[in-house]
Amino acid sequence: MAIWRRERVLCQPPLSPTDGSPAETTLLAETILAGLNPEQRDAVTTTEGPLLVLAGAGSGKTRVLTQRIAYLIGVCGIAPDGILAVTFTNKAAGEMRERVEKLLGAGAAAVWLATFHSVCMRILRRDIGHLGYSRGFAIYDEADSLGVVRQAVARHRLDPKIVDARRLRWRIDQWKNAGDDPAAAARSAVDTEAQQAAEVYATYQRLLADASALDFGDLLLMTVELFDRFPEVLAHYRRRWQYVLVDEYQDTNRVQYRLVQQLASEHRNLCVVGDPDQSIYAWRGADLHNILDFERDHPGAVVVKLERNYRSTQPILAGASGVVANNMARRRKDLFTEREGGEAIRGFEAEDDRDEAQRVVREIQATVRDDGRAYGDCAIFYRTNAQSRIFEEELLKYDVPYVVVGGVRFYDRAEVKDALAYLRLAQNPADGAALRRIVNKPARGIGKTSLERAEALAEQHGTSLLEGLRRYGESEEGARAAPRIRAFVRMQSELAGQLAGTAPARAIALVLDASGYLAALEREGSVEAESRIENLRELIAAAEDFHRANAGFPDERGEFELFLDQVALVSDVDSYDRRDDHVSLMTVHSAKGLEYPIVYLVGMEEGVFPHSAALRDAVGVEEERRLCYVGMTRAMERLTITSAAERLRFGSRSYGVPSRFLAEIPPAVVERVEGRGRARPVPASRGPHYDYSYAQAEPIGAAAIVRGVRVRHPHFGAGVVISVAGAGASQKLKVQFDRAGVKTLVLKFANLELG
DNA sequence: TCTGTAGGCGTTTTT
DNA sequence: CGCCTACAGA
Repeated sequence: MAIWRRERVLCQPPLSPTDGSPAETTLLAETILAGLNPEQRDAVTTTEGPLLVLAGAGSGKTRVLTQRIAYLIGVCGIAPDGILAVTFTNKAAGEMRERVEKLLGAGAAAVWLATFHSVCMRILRRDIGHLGYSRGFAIYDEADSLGVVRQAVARHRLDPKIVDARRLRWRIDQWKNAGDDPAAAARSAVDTEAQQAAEVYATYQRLLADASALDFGDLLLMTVELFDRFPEVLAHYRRRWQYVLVDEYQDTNRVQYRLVQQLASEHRNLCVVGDPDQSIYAWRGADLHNILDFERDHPGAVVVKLERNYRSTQPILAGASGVVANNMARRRKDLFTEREGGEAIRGFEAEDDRDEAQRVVREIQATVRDDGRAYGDCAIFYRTNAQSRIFEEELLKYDVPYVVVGGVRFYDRAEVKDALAYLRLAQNPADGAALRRIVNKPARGIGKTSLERAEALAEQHGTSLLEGLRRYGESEEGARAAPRIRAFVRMQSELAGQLAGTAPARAIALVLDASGYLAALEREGSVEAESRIENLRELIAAAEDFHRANAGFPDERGEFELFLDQVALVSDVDSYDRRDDHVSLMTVHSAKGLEYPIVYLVGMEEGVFPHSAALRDAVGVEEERRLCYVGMTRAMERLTITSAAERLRFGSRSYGVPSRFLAEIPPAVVERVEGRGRARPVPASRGPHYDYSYAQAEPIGAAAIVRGVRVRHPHFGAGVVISVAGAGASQKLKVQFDRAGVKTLVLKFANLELG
């Protein structure tokens, strides 16, 4: 929650941390650059023009970004509000802000340091009027958005049993990530199904507009559109942000790329930091080309490589590098560490998932007891959220403190969403998703039929759902439910009046009381209802926290509107607090950017990790491999990798084969352990620079592929190359497969082996 | 309109 | 296995 505090952009006079005298500036420069290696210094001091920082895992990336911001302000004298730094998570933004403030004091608060989504939201809150939208727009989360897709499907009279709304939503999301509006989607449609999807997309957008709502993708897309269509608006932001920094650039999608281009193409002071090997969000539309083609897109770009790893011991880094070296679509990188020696990576195969969890938990206990480690030093990473349960059970059984990071967000709990929906509806009466959510919570006799009629009326008159409901309540046919509907509508408008200008905590309390929501829960009296009430108390506490953080910073927008904005864009990982002593459980995706002395990477079986859904093509497998790399490189001192011979999936037993990634770890740095025991140390006597590529089949280079060569494809099997076109990794080949026939493949993605 | 239950379905990863 | 949805009965 502390995040909110930092999220505020304060209007303050530009900070001047020095008196401007050369001596003092030099002193400050020295402080900022102290302890940086030469490459890191380059990355910090190359302030003008495009700069690509290729930062390997654990190479001090965050440090470079923060020192760079400090350098721009403290040494170059740039006003803090002239700097825009974009990250992917609020957590990363918060961490960075903390560190900049440590260097420069509170004045650094004026730096725009936020996530893409939050930056866009603020821009749109100010300027979306140009696009004909209300500035009071609602932000729809995934569940709200899914509801709208279902509505759109219904409008097209499509059979919901045949058309999968979830898949459609995903598809629309992909379009948005690629920057395609419904018209573009329709143009690109190759079959009737795609055509139909594009039509639903169009309806979906119309319904969103009717509800005056934006989904996550819209936040980005509409900002880009705004800048495209209104150059004078863009000019304002360009003038404002003379320096643009982007973190985790390898995870940007096409729309984010365009946004960055728009903001930076004039002054060209663009610094992007990333690591292609840690790109793990292609499924969400991230486009590796953004980082791979940076030099081509930005002529004269300076490239700095950070290859010294400060985090992990040599065996861990060697193991992780060995795995990722198997990817073909990859820029070569030679990470090295000075933490020579250290324990070998340990691996064991458990009998089943229960045994796996038990052994991990017992080991953690033993480590804490015998080695003087803290629970907080230990983390368990898994591929899918569903895997957390069995570990939780075992941790509970042995009384080990733990925290699950991610999973169900606090703000995704039903009761919390209900309470917030009342606020949303008060703020934006057009918000149909919010209305649907609470119209009959607590039960007040306004059911499905009433809502259907209301929707029909709304459509017919071109009004909001709430207005449709009001009409229905006053019409004659609504006789049965009419009094109840009228009471609801009256309550809603009274609430809207009362809530304007009210502090969020009070607003929530008011709503819970006036709606009878709290009373209904209290009446229920079950343990579950108790815990719901407890969560609502926590929500009010969070709102109070927000109020305190914002005290003294008046904004033209109501405070609870700002509160809703924050809530819409925080994830669970953001509020995750590491201070308490507990074992951390999370997906490998959530683990990105974190580090732990002791890491357990569990469930390393084919179909689990790599996940079966990713096995369709080589591109999917490569992303899984990068994910594995991310997981392994989180470990500082001890890494244990486990698999289970059989596990319960979907309630039935399935048998697992150890993950292919295990075989890709150089054997010299792994040790299989049976039972508990310390891993043998790996001697540090391998020379100053360990050769991470040894024991590693080099990926097939373009040179190896000529006509007539026999190759093996992971999916199509063995075959022979019959023609080669183009050059480099992007060259295309025709391969005659022994069984699958002739296929045209792109070398870099085809994952071919010789032979 | 509400409540209970049976059946179907699904799990990748998330701002 | 557990969640969510659809449907039947009151």
